[in-house]
Amino acid sequence: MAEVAKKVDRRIQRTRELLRQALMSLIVERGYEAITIQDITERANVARTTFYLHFRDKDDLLFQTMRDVYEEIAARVDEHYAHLLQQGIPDQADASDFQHIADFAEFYKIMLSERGSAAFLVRVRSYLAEMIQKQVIAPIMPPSGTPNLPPDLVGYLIAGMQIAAYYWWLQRDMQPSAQIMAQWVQDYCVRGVLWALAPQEPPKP
Amino acid sequence: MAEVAKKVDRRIQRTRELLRQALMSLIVERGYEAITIQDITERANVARTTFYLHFRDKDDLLFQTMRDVYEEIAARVDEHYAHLLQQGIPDQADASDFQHIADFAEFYKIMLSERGSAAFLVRVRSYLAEMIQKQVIAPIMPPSGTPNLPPDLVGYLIAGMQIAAYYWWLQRDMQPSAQIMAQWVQDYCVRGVLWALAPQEPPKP
DNA sequence: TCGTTTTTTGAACAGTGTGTTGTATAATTC
DNA sequence: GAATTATACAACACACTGTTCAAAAAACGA
Repeated sequence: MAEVAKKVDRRIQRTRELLRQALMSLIVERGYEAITIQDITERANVARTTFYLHFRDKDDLLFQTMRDVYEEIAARVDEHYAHLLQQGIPDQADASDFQHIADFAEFYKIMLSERGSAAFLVRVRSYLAEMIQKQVIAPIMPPSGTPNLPPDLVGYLIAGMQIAAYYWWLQRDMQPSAQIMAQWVQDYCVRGVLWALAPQEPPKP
Repeated sequence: MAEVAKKVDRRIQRTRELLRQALMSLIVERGYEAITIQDITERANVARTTFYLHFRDKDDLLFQTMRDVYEEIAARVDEHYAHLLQQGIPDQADASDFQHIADFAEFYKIMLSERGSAAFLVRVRSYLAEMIQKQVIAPIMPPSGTPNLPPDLVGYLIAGMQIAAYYWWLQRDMQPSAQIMAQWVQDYCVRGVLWALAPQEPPKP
């Protein structure tokens, strides 16, 4: 698998990387919607025609970049959760998501704000919802009985909550620490999610 | 108050209303970002120059329109909550927000999706968070002691959850009913929010 | 290293939307 | 009905898009 992917032309790698970096830096400076393809190619020192040889439009560049980033994150998270599943709900909350937000704080501060992109916001939330459902909800689902709420709805509720928390945190210049934020949000979530996934009580006679 | 506002030229009212309606119908058809000012003025049968006499840009038109809508909603909600505060948390959840979403389902189905507007999403969430904090959280705050979580963070968490719920609901063509959705979300919320707002336990000796 | 393949460049193009300027026309108000 | 005010229409310079093409440059593989 890793051997087949060796055949990417250096120029292609270089061009795409330059465009990615240009996009990132411009997002921080001007906000996503305000950026033009001209801006990006100028900043990257690449002919505008070249852009269209690699990406369909601005969104395409953004989403291809994000896909790479999130594939790497997903791998890490998978591994992280692998040895957490045995102990049920850990007492120490997993702060790797808040840590990731902190690592790209300038980027997310824009992209999760009014100056970001609706498509980005909605996609990240859907992605998060799916991850949460697979890695958090599914493992703690009771083996039988109908839950009070549809599990995929719960995934969306938590994802919406998470993203709101990221926004709130970034607006306050990341106070308090990622660890505390993660603990706060998890504590709040768990007290809802356990009930939500518990089997329905039979109707009163 | 209501008498002073009587002096608005009919032509102005008519033009603005036409532009508002044009925007709304075009959002449903093409998504927000895809719309141009030309599109709007064409649909409204108004000269393009006239648009700039009333609004700065597309966002300005959207937000002025939304402001009017939400002012009306806020008035209704204020009144609704006025006679709910005595009984603490009602056993019947307030579904007026889901009902409002249903009334403008076509509009929100676009505007809360990838084809909507980031500024709209973030503003609506902030607006919701503020409303929730004032009308839901503040009344049930214990009179003394520090809560486990900052109340404004809790407002954002719930607002993010609400909007995620609207999105989930609209994607599923509003199944189940608004009443059930409201009950689900409230039940999920309350089991977190009560803990979040309870006074902190003193540290272990 | 050399010849081949592939990518990048730069110029040019038509097309579309923007935001602003005038002046003329139409509607509304008092 | 006269004065005021909003709208219409045409025109403008400007910016960005998405595409084509031939020439130049870079990377590849043997």
